[in-house]
Amino acid sequence: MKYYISTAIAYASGKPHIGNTYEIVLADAIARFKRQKGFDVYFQTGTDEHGEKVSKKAMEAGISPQEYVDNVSREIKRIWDLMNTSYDKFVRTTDAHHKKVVEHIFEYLYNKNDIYLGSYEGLYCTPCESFWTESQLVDGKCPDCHREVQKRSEEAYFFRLSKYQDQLKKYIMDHPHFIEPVQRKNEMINNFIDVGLQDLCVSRTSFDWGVKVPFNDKHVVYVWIDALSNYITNIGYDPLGSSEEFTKWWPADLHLIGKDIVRFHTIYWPIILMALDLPLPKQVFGHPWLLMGQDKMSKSKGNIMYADDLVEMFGVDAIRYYLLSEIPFANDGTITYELIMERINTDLANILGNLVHRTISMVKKYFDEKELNNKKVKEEIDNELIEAVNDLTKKVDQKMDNLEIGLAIEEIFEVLRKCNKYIDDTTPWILYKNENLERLETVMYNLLESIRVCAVMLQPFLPQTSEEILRELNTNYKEEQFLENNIYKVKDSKPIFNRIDIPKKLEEIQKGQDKNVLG
RNA sequence: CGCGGGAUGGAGCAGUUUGGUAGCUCGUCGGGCUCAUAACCCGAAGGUCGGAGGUUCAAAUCCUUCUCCCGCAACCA
Repeated sequence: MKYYISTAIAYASGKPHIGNTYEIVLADAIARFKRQKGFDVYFQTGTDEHGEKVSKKAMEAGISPQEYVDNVSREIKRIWDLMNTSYDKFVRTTDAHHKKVVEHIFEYLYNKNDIYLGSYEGLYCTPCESFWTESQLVDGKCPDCHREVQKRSEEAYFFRLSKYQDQLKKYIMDHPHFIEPVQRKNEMINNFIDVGLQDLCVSRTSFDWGVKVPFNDKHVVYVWIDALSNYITNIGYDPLGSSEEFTKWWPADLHLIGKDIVRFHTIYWPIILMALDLPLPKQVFGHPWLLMGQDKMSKSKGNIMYADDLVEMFGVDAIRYYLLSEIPFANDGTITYELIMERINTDLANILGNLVHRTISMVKKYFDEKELNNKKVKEEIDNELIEAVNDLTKKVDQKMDNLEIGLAIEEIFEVLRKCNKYIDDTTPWILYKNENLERLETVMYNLLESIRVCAVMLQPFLPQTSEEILRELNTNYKEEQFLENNIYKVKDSKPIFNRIDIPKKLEEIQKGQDKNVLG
């Protein structure tokens, strides 16, 4: 079974903040999970590098657009790698092959008469060199410089969205899970499809950083066809003849995107695919946003967090954990330094890290280097733990099927909590004092084996931590069930996550930020 | 009346579809334990579920209305 998952390609106009980075981590967790389940996974991400904003930024920086996007793309890739994400391919819209296929697609749609030459009419602000829509105006004036705008028209190519409108609506209605979460679907149908789609402007003459329209080099292909088609150009699609690879992977199983670009992925993109006679992706999930306290992160508000800073402060898996576990499925989530540290302390240091450490320490202390077997001196209380461990796969699978990653992780931590309770209930130190060694060995075995299963289950979410725990347990078994006949010979244990002194750390962060502002 | 989502103990959230003693995690307070990272386990306090009105034997949950917050409102990636 194949599984094709993609993130949106990140716009290469600047460094992505933690909110942008959230998406690649989500996708990575899903991709790793699917691989663990035995799927043949293809996970694609990358950068969208054309457009006016990029060429302006490059000009400001005094370098060529290509140089500019090379730098930004490298930086984005560095951050994706820092987050330990397991993408199979990092694509760029400036790749020669991508550009060539975009030309083919544009020409194919033009020859099919789905694209035609018309004129774009809009409200233009001459000093700002930009078009605005009626609704973007502030008091009828340019929202940037507050000057008068003029009606102006510009030659442009248009794509006949309206032609496919009914076909698209039918598809969306017939496939209830095509657009998730469901609120997003309602927005699209009520706001766009039912009011009637306008034809889409798919070329520009006002800038030239992009793919040239092959039969009219006054025009560059505008973002829609250029960026969205990355999902097929990079797996071997070509209207003039696709590769075998393409038929293997397409249609995508999941496009994971931000909720702000749902429209592009559930209206424009499906219609482009219909025009190309290609099947539609199975699902488009518009994930929520991370809010910094109550506010949207933005440069102008100065409330941006960057993934690389956070990883340096807290470690990759701590940040992955926060993003994956704490952000709700459908609604926007909150991120603050305090909340991150609270999660690290209570979940990672106390419940997980301390459990592993106290368990292994006891084994070392009570049995030293001896090989540990399951003596099977069972008591009623053991069954509860073992059942919880054995039910875990099923529960996690259920949550993951709905992409409820946070709830899946919660299930694992529920079992880790049970392990902590099991220690209190069985009081190994008393068994040791009473020289009840057979029972003690059984208890310790149950704990080690339960921790092993949890560590295996954590792999998609906290890959590094998972590996570290398995190394401490000194085991290679990857079964997701409680094994009765495993053997343990544990190594030394070091705490995996250290508790953070929150007030102290907050002060440090504050100092660092002040320094940055001054510097 | 543009469309949609949200408002639940100090914080972050679940519960609303299929009305019936308000739940989870954190924090706070008290107790227990000592293997462990002031950790782990148990218990308690704390909410008239944004406001008002209605339906009902019974509403966080259904209806009406109001207030506040957020996303979208089409070419901005």
